[in-house]
Amino acid sequence: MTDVAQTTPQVEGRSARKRRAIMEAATGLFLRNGYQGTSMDEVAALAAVSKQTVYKNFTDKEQLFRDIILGATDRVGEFTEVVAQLAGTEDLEEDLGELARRYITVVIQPRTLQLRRLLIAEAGRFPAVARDYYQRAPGRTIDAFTDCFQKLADRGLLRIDDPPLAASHFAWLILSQPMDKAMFFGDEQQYTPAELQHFADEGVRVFLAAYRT
Amino acid sequence: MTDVAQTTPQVEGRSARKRRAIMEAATGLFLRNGYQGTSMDEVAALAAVSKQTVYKNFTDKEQLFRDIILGATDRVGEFTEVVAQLAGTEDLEEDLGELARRYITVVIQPRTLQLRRLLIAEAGRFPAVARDYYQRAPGRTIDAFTDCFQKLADRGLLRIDDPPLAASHFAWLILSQPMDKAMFFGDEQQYTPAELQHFADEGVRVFLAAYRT
DNA sequence: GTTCGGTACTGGACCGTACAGTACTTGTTT
DNA sequence: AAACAAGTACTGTACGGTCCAGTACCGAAC
Repeated sequence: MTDVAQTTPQVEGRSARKRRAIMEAATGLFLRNGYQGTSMDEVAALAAVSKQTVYKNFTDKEQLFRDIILGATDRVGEFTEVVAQLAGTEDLEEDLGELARRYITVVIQPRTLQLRRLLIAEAGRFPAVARDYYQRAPGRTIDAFTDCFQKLADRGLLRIDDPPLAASHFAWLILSQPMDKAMFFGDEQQYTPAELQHFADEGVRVFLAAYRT
Repeated sequence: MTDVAQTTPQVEGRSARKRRAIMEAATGLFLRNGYQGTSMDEVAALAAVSKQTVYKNFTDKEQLFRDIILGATDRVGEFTEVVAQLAGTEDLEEDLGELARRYITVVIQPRTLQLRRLLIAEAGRFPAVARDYYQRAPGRTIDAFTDCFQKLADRGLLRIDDPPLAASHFAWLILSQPMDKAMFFGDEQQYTPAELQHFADEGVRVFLAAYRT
């Protein structure tokens, strides 16, 4: 139990522990209540920390917000790696379907949806943060699709004139209905896995009908 | 000039005039700065009206917000009528393309985008308003597509298993990239008419590749 | 067309509350 | 001992909503 190299070090100094508690508390509050709807007193209370400690770690509310948002895009890379692997597929239809199912599963998670709503809501107040978030999360995913489809086109498996647009088409063929609704309705999980799979499958079907050679 | 029946009566009482000024001012402010970002003092000032007058016309800030949002979906019917007409088309590809170009033109307008962002932002605070808005605007449009495609399928021009999903596919094939970006970036009009047409045309191409008989 | 009364509107003071951020004093950890 | 954190009181400000004293508007009566 005295390992040194841990991804999440258990030997975490008091300060670091407090800092993490603050970030976790603030993340939850921001996601649920938005920027203006979250007070620093709430953050301190939920983190079980004094307000001073909050301000010792983060100069002000804006910086806390920025740090949290840009820290919330960590796991995007996991998905884009999976996308990249698709370029070498031996069974396009099958693997594209598998990818689509993964995609919608990730994107439809309450966390992801809340983040998206939060950024859209605050795009006016924090244009730079919204832009950065877009580039790191949805944008990066679209870019991964773009690269992948370009390679599949080079292999002769797809016929694509405008790769970025094809990537957007793929993404939105899958997300279309659930994402649109999720933006306006709460995050009560309103879709069963079977429904999500249906969205994924139909999206892939349409995509291949238009883009397969 | 003494006509009685006018759609917009030029003889508009003082009260009605003030009320309209308040709604216009508040609309602009809410769209630009959001609900929390707009103060009643600002509304009164921009409307060139006293705060009392605001509160005489609207019981409180929430009701003002609700009235504005639900009043902003007036012109949706104009578009859905156009959609309905498509059901009797003699040249599907041409008319669908025309419809798609109209669709993206309307949806990409700054007003529409701001409204969408505002509702998404406030979905947590005003779930009922967000739901109503969705049903009146994007939802109603999708429904119009659904009905139309169903009829086209009955005529043997399309092959559709899941009409509502096909409607979502159509909508998002067209909007995909510009809408996604518009949600996160400001409303600096970032697309030329030519680009919008490209989105419309490509969306229609993909749609027909997958759904035409 | 002048007078009159009711209603709407103005302008600004005002109340209570909430919140970002600071100051300071008293523990607590290492 | 020295840095860190708790707790809490405090400052300044912004905002929603109300109140009130006075003014402009408008339609009816004369």
